[in-house]
Amino acid sequence: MQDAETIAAPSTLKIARRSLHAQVVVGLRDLIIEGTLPPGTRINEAQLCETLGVSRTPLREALKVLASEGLVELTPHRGATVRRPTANEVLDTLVVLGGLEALAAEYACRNATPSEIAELAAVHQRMLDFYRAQNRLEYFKLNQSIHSGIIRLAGNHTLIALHDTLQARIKRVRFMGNDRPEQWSNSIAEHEEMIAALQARDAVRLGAVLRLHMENAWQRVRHAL
Amino acid sequence: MQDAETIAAPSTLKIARRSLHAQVVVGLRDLIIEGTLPPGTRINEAQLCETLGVSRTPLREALKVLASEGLVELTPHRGATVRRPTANEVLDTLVVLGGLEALAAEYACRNATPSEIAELAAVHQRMLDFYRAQNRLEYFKLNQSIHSGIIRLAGNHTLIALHDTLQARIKRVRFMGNDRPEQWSNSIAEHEEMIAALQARDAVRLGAVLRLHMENAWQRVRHAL
DNA sequence: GTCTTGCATTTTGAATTCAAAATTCTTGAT
DNA sequence: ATCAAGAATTTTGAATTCAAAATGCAAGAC
Repeated sequence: MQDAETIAAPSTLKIARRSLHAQVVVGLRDLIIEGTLPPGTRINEAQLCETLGVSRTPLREALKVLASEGLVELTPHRGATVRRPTANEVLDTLVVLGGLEALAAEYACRNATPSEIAELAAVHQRMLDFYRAQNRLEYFKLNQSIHSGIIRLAGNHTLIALHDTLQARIKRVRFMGNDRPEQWSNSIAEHEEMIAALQARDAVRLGAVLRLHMENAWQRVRHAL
Repeated sequence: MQDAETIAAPSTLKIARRSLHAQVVVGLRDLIIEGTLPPGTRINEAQLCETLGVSRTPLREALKVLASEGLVELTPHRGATVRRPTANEVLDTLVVLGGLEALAAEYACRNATPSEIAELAAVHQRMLDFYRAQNRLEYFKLNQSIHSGIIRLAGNHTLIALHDTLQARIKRVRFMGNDRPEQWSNSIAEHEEMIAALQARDAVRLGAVLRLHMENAWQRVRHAL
């Protein structure tokens, strides 16, 4: 859906085409996911309108959408706050993410082209570079993009959208929890296994690794909740 | 989330507590899912405001939310229409639903109490009654509620919410496609197997049946697209 | 008769306005 | 000095208003 818009062109023209509320959804979502607006932040409409340069109408529309995505909490007559997922929600979300990725594994192993697989392997190598360089942010980004990549290889748009939404909800928690470099090495080993399984087109093995990876992800982040 | 609100009381009082836009989301969602507003219907804001008795502001907020749920399509400067899922989207959605239910199977077999399982078996029996009575609507409702029930037994709220959203998107298509009674009998056999697997707490078997059931569901509905 | 062009009407998008609820601040009593 | 009650202010919820875009219609050209 958004591919054509986001990939193409200097974006300024494209952005002008979008409705204001859609722009606000995108912008505000980023502010939340990236942590500029950390969990628990109270959202003052007038104030945020000022900084975003829009009136309250499109902002409020955007808040409702983000609430339905689980990024914002709306309390009647009391306004919006940036949602802080409970430990249980994080666990539940990780379980579902694992399930979705295991599902994707089957289709990815069946449908992916050799070049697509090679591409993902290349991303994995770049991730290793950042790991060795102790660049936590870039390491994390590529880590996520490998998971998104496996999902994408399945070629199921519903799956892609769902995965994106869930990943967004707990992206920050995962990043914050992933603070001890010794944790990374376990994660790296699992990623090695993933790529190997994908190259062997072994869906069962890939699925198992992905589910295991999510269980371990829980162990890695739970201390931060 | 909505349990406390929807289950309790004559609702009038509770509804008054909700914000207008939330009411409209619920009401409009039902109109779409139940088919009162069939796919492709152009939504005239002023007109719908009239029938719902609200101003355009809450209605437009609701439309944005329903768009993010995939039930409504928003075209800039051209308004909203009730979304008609493409054949591919229906297939993709069924695949994901199957994956989610198979995931739920594991947890349901592990965590469900005997009485919960018995309850689901009872629903299955009631479904059979409606099958024998050729009551398509009630048969269909109980059929769906068995799937929702398995999801619920997993005790994962994220999973429940996701499943609900996806089920809502294609509920109408599935109902329309399920028009030949001879199709029902296959579906019934699969449901028998599900209940048996659940009673045996055989997660592997239950997962397999659920995935198979979704593949067959696709065969049953594809002709209607 | 059909197609095009321009105007009128309708419809959507977004800002503003108004009302109600919540919060904050002040004042006064103990 | 602390707390409670109530007024003032802020903030949210929803209707209304205004502007811009799209649609429909009519007149005229071919």
